[in-house]
Amino acid sequence: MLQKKYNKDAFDRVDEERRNLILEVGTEEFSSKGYESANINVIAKKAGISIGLMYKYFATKEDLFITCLKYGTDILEKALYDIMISDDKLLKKAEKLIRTICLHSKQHANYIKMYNEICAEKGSIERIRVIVEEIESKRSFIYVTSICQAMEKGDVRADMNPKLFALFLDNLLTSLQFAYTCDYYREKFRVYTGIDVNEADDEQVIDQLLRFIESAFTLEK
Amino acid sequence: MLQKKYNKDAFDRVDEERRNLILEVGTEEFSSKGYESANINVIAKKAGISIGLMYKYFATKEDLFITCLKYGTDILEKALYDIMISDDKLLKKAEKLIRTICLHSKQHANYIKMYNEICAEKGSIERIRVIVEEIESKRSFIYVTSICQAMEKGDVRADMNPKLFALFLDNLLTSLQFAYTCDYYREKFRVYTGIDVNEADDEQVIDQLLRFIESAFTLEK
Amino acid sequence: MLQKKYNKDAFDRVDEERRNLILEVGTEEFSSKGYESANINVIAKKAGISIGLMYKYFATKEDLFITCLKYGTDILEKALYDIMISDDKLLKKAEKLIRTICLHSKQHANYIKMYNEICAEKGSIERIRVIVEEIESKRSFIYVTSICQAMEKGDVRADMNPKLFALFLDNLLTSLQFAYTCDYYREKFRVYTGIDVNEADDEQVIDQLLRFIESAFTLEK
Amino acid sequence: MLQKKYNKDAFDRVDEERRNLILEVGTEEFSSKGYESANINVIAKKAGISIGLMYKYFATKEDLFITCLKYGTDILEKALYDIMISDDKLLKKAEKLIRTICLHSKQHANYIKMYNEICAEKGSIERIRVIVEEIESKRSFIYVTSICQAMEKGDVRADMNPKLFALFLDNLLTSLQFAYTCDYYREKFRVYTGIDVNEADDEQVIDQLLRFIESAFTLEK
DNA sequence: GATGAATGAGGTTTCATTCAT
DNA sequence: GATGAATGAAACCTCATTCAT
Repeated sequence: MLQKKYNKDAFDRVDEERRNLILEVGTEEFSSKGYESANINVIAKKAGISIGLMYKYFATKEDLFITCLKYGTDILEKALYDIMISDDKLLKKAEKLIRTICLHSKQHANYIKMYNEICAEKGSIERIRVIVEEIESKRSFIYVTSICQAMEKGDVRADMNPKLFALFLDNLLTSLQFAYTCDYYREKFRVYTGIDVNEADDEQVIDQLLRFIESAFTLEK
Repeated sequence: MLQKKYNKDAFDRVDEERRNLILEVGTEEFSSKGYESANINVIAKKAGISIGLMYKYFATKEDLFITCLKYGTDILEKALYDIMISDDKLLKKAEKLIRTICLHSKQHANYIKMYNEICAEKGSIERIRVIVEEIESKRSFIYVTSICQAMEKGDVRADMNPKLFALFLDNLLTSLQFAYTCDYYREKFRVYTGIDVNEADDEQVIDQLLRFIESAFTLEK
Repeated sequence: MLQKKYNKDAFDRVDEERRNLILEVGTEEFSSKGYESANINVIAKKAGISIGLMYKYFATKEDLFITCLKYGTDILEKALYDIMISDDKLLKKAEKLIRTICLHSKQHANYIKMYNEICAEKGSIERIRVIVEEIESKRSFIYVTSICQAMEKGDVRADMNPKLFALFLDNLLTSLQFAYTCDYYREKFRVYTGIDVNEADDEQVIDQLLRFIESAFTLEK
Repeated sequence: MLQKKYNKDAFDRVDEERRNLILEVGTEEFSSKGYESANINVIAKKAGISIGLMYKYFATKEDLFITCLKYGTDILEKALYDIMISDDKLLKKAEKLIRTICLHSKQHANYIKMYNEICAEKGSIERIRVIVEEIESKRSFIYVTSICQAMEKGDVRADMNPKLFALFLDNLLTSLQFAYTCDYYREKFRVYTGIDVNEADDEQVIDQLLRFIESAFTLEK
């Protein structure tokens, strides 16, 4: 919870417009080229600041990357949070969740791509641990909490481990996000379904995924 | 279907011991460092051959990568195929599938890591399309076929799109593979469940995932 | 006419001393080793700058080469231009031309060698076209214009195609330049004349070439 | 005169078909790529022999190059020789010469390109001296001899140095050869004349060059 | 705070030549 | 005579980071 900061103090003092510009340009570069191939000098130039100033704001390329990643994550996190604290039943929440994710994926494709990038990170385990904590803890918390509440109310099956089911749920949603935004997953979607996800009938995809999840969470006798 | 070759002919003529050594060393390097950071001079040296010879075997770093990736994929593909053509019911197959994947993930962790790496590939769409076709087409085929057969027999729900359900199933299995092998996913597993996947009770994980899938595929009235 | 730039902006901002040094060192390396065998790391080192900075100035080895070439060409071009716009008769101009070229060849031998190098260029036709345009267009223009003026005045024969005669003239002058500077042509000069061009009586060479050209351009009845 | 051999004895024992094939393939590779960029392993493969055998025939890449060059030169040399020993007057010879060169340039473009390549050679002066001797001596001899004979007969001007005039003549002819075959010279021809040499009216070019030469060699009072 | 010139290690790829068979 | 596997030095180019101004 004690979210760390990955930028230097100077970056906090920068006016919002420039701050957002830097993060957006960074996100664009990282998401299109990948972490290793992204060029921090290019990011600085595109953002209209000097490379020297960039290093006044961020200690390393990696810190810039993580800050960009968090910037994008926060937006979705907020939307998910609003859904999960509502009074809806779990399955209603799931539907809203899926719809929100579809929408968000299209609007903020670059953030999803960055998230996809970090999912393949090869670094020190300590560093990864910190990042995962940063990115996943809030989301996992709202999932698990919602499921537990539903269990208590008897809305969903009783024989499940809510943590594992939360993870399975997230895996499905994340994979869907990737299908909407990342090249490999989009092509995989095409291989499985025969159609391009961008030309697919969103409602059908949502409907099917909802049936899948609904049944998985429900156990009728 | 007519799978392309990514190595030069000279590599086919190499004796098996050396061939396997090169692919294993390559897999080790790619899976631990990631594609960009992997160093083919290092791979050549560790495999005990000159860099010049390496380039007699593979035209580019990328070709070496894909050949390593395919080498690992083929092993699992074969195992999955054997399961799916059996006479078992779909849910029995699913169980075997999960168990096989758990086992394979532990035995061939490096190949899973390479697959994870390619899932975040940022390259030309043409190249990605070729790789996805290479890696996913056979697997998707056996999933979809098995599901369709089960539908015809009335073993599973009738209101599903088998292609989408196959994709959802694969997403769950792939995510599990990653949890067993890739740093980010392992840490994510820990954030969600509170335990390290390597110290987790495999049986419980399998059991829970099976319940999730079983219910998703079944629709009792 | 609107001559392209082959260096990056950063090179324009460099102080003149360094700029000239880089071009001179580059010219020396290219003219002595040839384009392919020239080593830009060596050029950078000899010019006292890092290789990284070299690439801040020039995008590629080729751009450095062309910039060096143009640097040398401009000097001679200027001298030729001054001669050709004078009021002298064509044959007087020719004499001045030959003398200037002899002098220039000795003073700027390395640039002639680079020009000789580019004359054997094997590259994409588009690239060659651009370079030829760059190097030859001004020179051809002043030759053709001078010849046409002389024709109008009746100073020279009327039955010639001025463009072709300009080319023939340039071929003779260029060959002479090469004889003064390039190994193959110098040795060829020796094979034909029995003497080394550097030990030859310049006045005799000039005198003979002038007679050759003079007669070629004149048609007495 | 004592022509050196640049191939090993083994190459002399090879049957003619293979010998010619090797030289033709080599010529093609050298003329299209240039000496440095040509790849001797590729030449061997295209000629259908092993690289090992190639080195049984030629000690170095350079020896192969020179052997190819001589192979092509011999053909033209023979044709020129036949012209120059004829009874024709010098100017008639010159016309035949130009026509032969035009024809030869089109039929054996690759050899001209190789000759063009060697004209920009950067090597040890000793080596270049040997090559020049090899290539130029016979040609210069027949030029000079023909001119001297014409002088004795009073067919041409008496105030010329026959050796220098022979060189000037050769320079003009060589430049024409290059215009017909080498990219830089062809583009230069276009810049000077406005037309592509391949679409030019050959007769006009020949006619003009002949007038140029004719006048240069003649001195009417 | 802001600049951007400068660094230089490091990585992929090429290819002439050798030599064991 | 013939093969072709094997070598490894060398070259172009990139880019994260520093630091003097």
